[in-house]
Amino acid sequence: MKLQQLRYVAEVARRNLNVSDAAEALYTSQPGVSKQIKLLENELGVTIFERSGKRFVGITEPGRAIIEGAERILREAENLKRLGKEHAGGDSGALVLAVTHTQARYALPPIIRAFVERYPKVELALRQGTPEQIAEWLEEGEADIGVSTEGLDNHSSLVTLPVRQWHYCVIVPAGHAALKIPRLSLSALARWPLIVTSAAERMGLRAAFQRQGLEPQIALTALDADVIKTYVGLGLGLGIIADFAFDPARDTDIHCLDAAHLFESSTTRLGLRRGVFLRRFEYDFIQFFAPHLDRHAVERTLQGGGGDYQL
Amino acid sequence: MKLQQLRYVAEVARRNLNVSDAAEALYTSQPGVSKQIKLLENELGVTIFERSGKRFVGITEPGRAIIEGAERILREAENLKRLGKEHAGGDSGALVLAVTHTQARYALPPIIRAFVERYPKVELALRQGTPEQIAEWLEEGEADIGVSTEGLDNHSSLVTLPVRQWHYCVIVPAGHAALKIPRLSLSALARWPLIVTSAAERMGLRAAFQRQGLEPQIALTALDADVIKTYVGLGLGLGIIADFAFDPARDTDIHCLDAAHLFESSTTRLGLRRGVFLRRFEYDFIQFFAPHLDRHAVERTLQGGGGDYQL
DNA sequence: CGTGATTACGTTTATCGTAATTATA
DNA sequence: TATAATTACGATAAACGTAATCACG
Repeated sequence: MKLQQLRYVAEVARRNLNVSDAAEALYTSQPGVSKQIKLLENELGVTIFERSGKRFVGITEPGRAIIEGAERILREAENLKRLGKEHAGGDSGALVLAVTHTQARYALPPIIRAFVERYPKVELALRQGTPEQIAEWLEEGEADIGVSTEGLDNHSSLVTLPVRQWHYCVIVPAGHAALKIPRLSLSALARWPLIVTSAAERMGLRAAFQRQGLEPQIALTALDADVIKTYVGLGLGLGIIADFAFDPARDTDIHCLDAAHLFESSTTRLGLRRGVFLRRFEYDFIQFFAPHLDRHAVERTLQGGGGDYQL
Repeated sequence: MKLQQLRYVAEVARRNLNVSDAAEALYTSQPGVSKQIKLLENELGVTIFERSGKRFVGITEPGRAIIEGAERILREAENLKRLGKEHAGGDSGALVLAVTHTQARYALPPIIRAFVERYPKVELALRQGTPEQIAEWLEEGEADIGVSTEGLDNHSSLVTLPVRQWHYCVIVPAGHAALKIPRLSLSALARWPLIVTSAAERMGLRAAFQRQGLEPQIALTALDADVIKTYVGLGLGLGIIADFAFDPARDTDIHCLDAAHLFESSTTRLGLRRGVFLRRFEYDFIQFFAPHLDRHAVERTLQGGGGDYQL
């Protein structure tokens, strides 16, 4: 049994049983992959892939278990390599962050500024995507640390760590009637067209209205807070965004009203691949972002069976 | 990185940093091991072993982590091989049981009779040893399943499963005065010389006396129940053995008195290496032994983080 | 017939073992 | 000086890539 063979098997399984694709992805020849897989099957005495003639059409039941094991082994091997880099490379290396728009635009800049100052030799890459994409990138090892408010919890191969709680707030154009209301209520909000993110809808914003028998007028569903602010500025309606996405210094044409009493609070979370080895600068990045997440807290969660760390 | 290299590193670490010994154990040459380790260190960019000139004198801090990872990988690889055999070999294979004397002599015979009838092609090996040896054999992969009443719990790499509870009983030669006592007490027992196992002493037998301010007269400390029964038959004293070690059909010269009310009950436990892949016949063996331990219960414990299954 | 896996075969690379060398206790 | 790791080197074997072949849709 060779690590190479396990790599081949795992890659073929990942590429929908297409040996040619797998070979290309692994920068090697198709016959090589084919042969090594056969050798492994021979050694283990088990056919891993169901074949119809010469074509791969499925995974046998023992094959499934073998692929799982192979992936565990490969992850561990990956960890060893990282471990090497950690001790050899010192303060240089690469860090790929997978984050949502709002995090990248509002929450992360000060963190990243501090990080690049501390670790100038680390190549920092920011990958922006939906929570689903972020989870996928983490699972595939294409990103090291994910940041998102939702969508990371339903993946058993990931662990999540709470960074901080935040609330929604309502942004209002200057001179709008809503500014005269002393304490905002849902029924008042329902009177005006609203501009929200699709994420906010998923997070139960619409449900909050409906619990009081109200139906909000959603004028526009945007993907990010910047778009929302733009349209609020144009007078299309009231915006609902995360409180930390309002910048009093820059957003002078609009006002921000507290809405903590109207909607449930949300928690920004970090996502990591379970059991992964983290380099020192990764632990430090996490602690820059969430000071309560020291190395020990993160390690405990990474190793821990199921339960995620609670805020 | 090659599996072979990881094997070499792990073996050298296990053999007190002696490359020559490791090479011999791996049936290969010393220079080969030496070279592969150096290659791995080169690839990872980390020195794993501290050297004084040409001699290995210690393990570096990153080396420790690498060896740990290597061992995890090797265990997983071992699992894949077993997985292959399971599906290829069908009902044949090998099963190494590591057990204490009392288990081998009294608890296991009916189980093993049933097992060999069901799996005649499985090569069954019985290794008898102390609880400490059993734990060690399991950890090293030299035995598949361990059975013991004590000594398996303090090993983090093992999981244990409860098989059944049992009590101590007192065996008495025919015509002995103790037979006339209606209900045995510790103070009565303290009047006669006792013959016990060293295991029973560890399990708190002596402590039970001392809690009542009594000091038992230990005439003889034996290693197994057969020896105890022999000397009880010779009239050297009363014996204290596990209840299931008394065989009314065979042990006609001695009597057995219930002592469940005098000493704490004990629990026979199975020991397994954490996370190991078990073959079908191993699951079946376990269930022959402890019907409540079906495949699911065992799997849950094997994967489970820390907690052992409770009876 | 085109896509895609296997077989055949020559090249290259890496592994292994013996022997010689060097360093330590 | 004995023990133990490294270096050198030749023999062996494994992996790789190209080209040809074969099977399925």
